Amino acid sequence: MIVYEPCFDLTCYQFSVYTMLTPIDQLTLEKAPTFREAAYHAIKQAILDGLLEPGQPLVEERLAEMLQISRTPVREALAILEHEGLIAPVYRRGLFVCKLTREHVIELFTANEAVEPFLARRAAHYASPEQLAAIESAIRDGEACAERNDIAGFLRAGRLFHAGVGRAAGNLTLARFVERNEERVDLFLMGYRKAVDVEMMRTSNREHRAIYRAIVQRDPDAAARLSIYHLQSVRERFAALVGDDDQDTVLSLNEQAKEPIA
Amino acid sequence: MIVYEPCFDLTCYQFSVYTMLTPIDQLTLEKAPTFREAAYHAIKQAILDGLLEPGQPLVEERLAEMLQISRTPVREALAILEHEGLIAPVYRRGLFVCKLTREHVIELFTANEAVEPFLARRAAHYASPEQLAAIESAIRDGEACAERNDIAGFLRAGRLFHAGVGRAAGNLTLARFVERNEERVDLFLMGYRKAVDVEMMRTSNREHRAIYRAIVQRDPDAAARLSIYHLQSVRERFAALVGDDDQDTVLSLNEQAKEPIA
DNA sequence: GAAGCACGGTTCGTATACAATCATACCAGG
DNA sequence: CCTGGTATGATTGTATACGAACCGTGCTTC
Repeated sequence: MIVYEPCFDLTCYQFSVYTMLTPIDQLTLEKAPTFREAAYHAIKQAILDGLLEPGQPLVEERLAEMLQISRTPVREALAILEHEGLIAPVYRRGLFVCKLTREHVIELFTANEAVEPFLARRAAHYASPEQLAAIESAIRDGEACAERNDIAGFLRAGRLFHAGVGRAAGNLTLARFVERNEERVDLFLMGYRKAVDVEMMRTSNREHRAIYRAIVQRDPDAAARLSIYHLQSVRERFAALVGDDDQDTVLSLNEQAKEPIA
Repeated sequence: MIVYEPCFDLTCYQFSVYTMLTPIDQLTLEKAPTFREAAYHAIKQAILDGLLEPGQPLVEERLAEMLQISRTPVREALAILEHEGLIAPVYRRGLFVCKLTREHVIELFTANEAVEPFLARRAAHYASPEQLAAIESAIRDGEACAERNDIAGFLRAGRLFHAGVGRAAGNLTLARFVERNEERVDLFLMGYRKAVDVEMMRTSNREHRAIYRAIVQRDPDAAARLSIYHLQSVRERFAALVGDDDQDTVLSLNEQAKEPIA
């Protein structure tokens, strides 16, 4: 039995959106109170929490009745999740939670390595007190989850940490890119959640905290350096988890470490 | 009670799609022949070709009757375009083509600057002959469009060029990220298409060709360097086009109300 | 003349209905 | 027992229907 509480509080939305038609990046906080949005978040969360496992089929009508809505908004939510690469369609046969391969994850790592040090550096420049608080809150959350061996919670906190750094860097385009990549990596990692031990999570949390300290101390170089270190460390843990046969690290992180132009 | 028979034996199916539910990135070539896909591409193209201008409302029923289909697949296509940041919703009032601001474009530039040199470098390493041919074809297309002053075609060729380099770099995640950013930049630039002159396009094409030459000559350093130079050059042209003064383009919805659809 | 209000038309958000297609089970034949 | 065909149920892809919200217009009222 899947728990899926259809309890969406759709009442508390205010719109101040009329004045300018900004792209979606800027509207994420005040989304429209549609069933589509609710379904999108509910299904995504179910996937990332491991309730829906890779390879599992997503039957529209089941999802609809779980969420107590009709198929129409569910389909629209699924279309977006498909576009994000969390679920994959097979024509006339349905949608399935993506089974990412090791190669996909390595590609995602590479993508993040191209971006995250840059974001960490900028976060050290620009982070506001509220953003710092959000980042630290995510770290604490991750630490708590690690201690009670809550893998899904730990991964979620990690996403929040990286999202916090990204938002603090002041480039929503890049931040959201990293967030989506993290989601897909975590989708993969959830398949290995039985093999994750507490020490792995603790190590990751320590690295997060180190990055956070550098950001708090307004030390961009240290933040970028620690971010690179963290990414290398993540790769090593990934190899230990998945097996490192033919683990070709094609890219040199050093190339990426340089600060992109502006 | 959720049934969800997850255990459909994936191994016994001969369809390659079944065996591995890869993310959408890898399936772009064999997309499902749905009306949704058709609508998605048609509407996107209409936006990027300037048929639907920024700020213009997108009435679902009009689009549906234009495409000779019902509203359902149109809505799903629009949901994706919204997620990509090309169109923006106003709750209960409809969707509008995004009016990006100068700041948005600068953010997109920054994002691309973090990624494109990396892709150019990798393309110089890994590009296959077919990929090289695709890149050169895009360049030639862009040159032809420039000479006949076809701005939309020129921008489209530019997107194809950058997409070609991205694909050749062998990281679809990053490549698609850049492609989507380019689309949004071009959406903005189409608003200034009257101010684009042939010389600007020629310059851009020359820079594209320089990057291409470096890739062909398998010179990663030169490719990355020329990519950085190109991005700086694009920024300068952008400043010349848009103006350095801070003309904030906040618009009210009333100003938005142009003629619906095209 | 300006402000407020009612009303109708338009469009969205959602639900439901229908048809095409796929999977599975069953049956017949070898 | 195995193979192949067919029927039936399930699920998708698409179309249509319907209620609710919003905008504009015209009237009323001050």
